[in-house]
Amino acid sequence: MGTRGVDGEQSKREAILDAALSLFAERGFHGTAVPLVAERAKVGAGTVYRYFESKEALVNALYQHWKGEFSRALVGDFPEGMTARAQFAELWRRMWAFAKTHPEAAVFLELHHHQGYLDESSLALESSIQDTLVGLVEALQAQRSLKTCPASMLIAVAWGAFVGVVRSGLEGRYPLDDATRDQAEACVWEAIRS
Amino acid sequence: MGTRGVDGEQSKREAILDAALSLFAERGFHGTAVPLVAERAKVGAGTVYRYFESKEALVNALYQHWKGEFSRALVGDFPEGMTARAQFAELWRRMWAFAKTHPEAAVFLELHHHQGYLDESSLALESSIQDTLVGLVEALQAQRSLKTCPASMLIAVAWGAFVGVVRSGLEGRYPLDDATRDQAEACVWEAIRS
DNA sequence: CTCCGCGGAATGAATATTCACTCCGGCCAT
DNA sequence: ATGGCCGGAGTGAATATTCATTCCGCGGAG
Repeated sequence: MGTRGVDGEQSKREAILDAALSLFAERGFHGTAVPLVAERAKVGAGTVYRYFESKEALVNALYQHWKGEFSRALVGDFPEGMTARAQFAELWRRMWAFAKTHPEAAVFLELHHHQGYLDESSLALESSIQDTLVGLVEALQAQRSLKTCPASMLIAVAWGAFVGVVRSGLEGRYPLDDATRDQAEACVWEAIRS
Repeated sequence: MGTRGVDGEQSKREAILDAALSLFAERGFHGTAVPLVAERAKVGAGTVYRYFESKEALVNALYQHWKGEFSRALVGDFPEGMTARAQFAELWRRMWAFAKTHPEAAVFLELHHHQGYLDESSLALESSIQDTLVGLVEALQAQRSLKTCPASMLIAVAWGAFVGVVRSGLEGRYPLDDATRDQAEACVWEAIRS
């Protein structure tokens, strides 16, 4: 198995994933033709099928890759012994940093309805992230730092607000800078604090 | 020009819009074949094109219809002289009622990325609703009832949280009942109040 | 009152296009 | 040389759109 050109071994697979990310983010799964993905990735249409069994397998690989990245960026190596306030600030900063660094991934993951083509293991990944967050929130509720609503409702409020703020920013209504980030964070903390 | 059968004059047009709403909500625009819309509407495939120039014209008519309905439900005939707190409560109740009454419309309007096929007048409608809300928010900010963030950011926070709460509810994490509605409303008010 | 034939809405099979996916000849690293 | 990765034209299915035909209610002639 030779490495062709200057690229690393898996460069085509990654080129395909990159191309698919930007096209799926922009036009959605059904709105994107496989040959277009191949063209943007600068590979032949057939090559896509060397790396992915089908278009559906491709979108699931993409989804799992970026959900995993996001999950790691969010809760990986999370510092211990902080106040609830500081924990939320840290989570918010991480979410924001992820959206700034990977805006296409953020759009792909959060601004599209994936129901209908996600497979079991994509859904399981989604669930496991949700469970992690519920655990985090319930711990903070136990110490009376957060409102005593259902944990998944607090998550929905905070996460929904985050997505809303980022979406409006991407639509150009305000800059997605640190000032906006901190203002929004302050608002959302008020929403969930006890 | 006779009315055929028991239906009113525009019943086919409405049947097509209804069918398209439920299919687009469920599967998205690109994921829905026109003949499927026709089948669900119980009309011939060609009939769709008697009422709409193209699939794109259909989705724009649908979008404008329901954005208009939503806008009217939200700010139409809005009572005057209420406190900021009461105004927000009223808006929230109206949003909630709309989502409960027309869940498919809510999913279609808010849970799908429409960029790419919306025409100028759909986008203009969207803008005008945003402007109305900005006016409302700025009035409340002028009386120091809301935080002094950019109005569009407060809207994004509240609206995003609303969408998040409804989405999680539709996914079955909690019931979309009045208790949930009021808990979420209380959270989001804290996010935006001064 | 009855019946015929007209107008146009409705139809759905046909068409032209697009798409997901396949396959085989060539080409590069070895 | 040569063996396996690639490319991209090819393939059959699906999709948006069209159009020749059907169908129906009405209005006028008898």
